[in-house]
Amino acid sequence: MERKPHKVSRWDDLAEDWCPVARSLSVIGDRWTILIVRDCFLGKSRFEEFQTSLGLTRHILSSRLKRLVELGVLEKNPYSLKPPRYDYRLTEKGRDFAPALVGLKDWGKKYMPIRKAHA
Amino acid sequence: MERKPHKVSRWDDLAEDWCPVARSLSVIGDRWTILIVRDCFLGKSRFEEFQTSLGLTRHILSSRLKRLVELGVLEKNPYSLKPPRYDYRLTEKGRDFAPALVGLKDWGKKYMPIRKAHA
DNA sequence: AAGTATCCGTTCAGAAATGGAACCTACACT
DNA sequence: AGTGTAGGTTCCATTTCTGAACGGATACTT
Repeated sequence: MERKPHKVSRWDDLAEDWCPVARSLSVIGDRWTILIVRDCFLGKSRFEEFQTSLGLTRHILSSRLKRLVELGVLEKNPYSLKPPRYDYRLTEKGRDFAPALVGLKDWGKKYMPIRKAHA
Repeated sequence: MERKPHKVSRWDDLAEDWCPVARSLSVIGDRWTILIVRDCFLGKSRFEEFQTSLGLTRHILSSRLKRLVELGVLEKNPYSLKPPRYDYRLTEKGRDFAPALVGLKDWGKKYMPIRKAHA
């Protein structure tokens, strides 16, 4: 009898956390997801664009996009039917993530200056 | 002579990224790190407090705290010498992370309401 | 002084997530 | 038929995380 496996993953638990920061992280708490959302803000919308921009594996990109769509941060629209092609666009929920992104941007700008990557 | 192993990890690469958001993520881009910082804002400062509050393994907590100290987000201060005890407190760099945290909080509050965790 | 508790970690094996690279589908172009 | 492009999926080795136990150092109790 497979009843719920105790703790599937601490990740999902976060979605129910009392703290709204934790709940946010249950959505965008891994390294790639925020960067995908950032790319969306920068106008990117296609699988290949994200893959090229971020250099993550297609596998992971695929699962992250799927998750973002499920959670209502992005929506997947067909922009071509003949060769089935889709793009991913921010929903309102996604666009409203802007302030958080700006917070991260400002902090990075101030405290994480670019070093000339080694000699 | 193994000079740098090609790609240690895509994580570290982020620290050199042109985008400040990515550079921020190279510091606080994993699920636990932001929560540790949040706990600091909530007044927590000791190993046990973080561990109890977050429920992450001591191993990971230990490595995250070490990393946050190295990166200058937290500082480790002895508050007792006899039994060597330390607490972790936000530096200015850490405190300045507040706006980003607020961004995440607001977003979570608005878009990730708590559901009564199933029956 | 022995026993128990507290705090702060470290070590280890198994589980889960990730990275790299190849493969597949569908269509368009030539 | 062959080549190119977009969007994924599959497979396996490597990395990271979890869970649980173990350890050192001191304090509290008896």
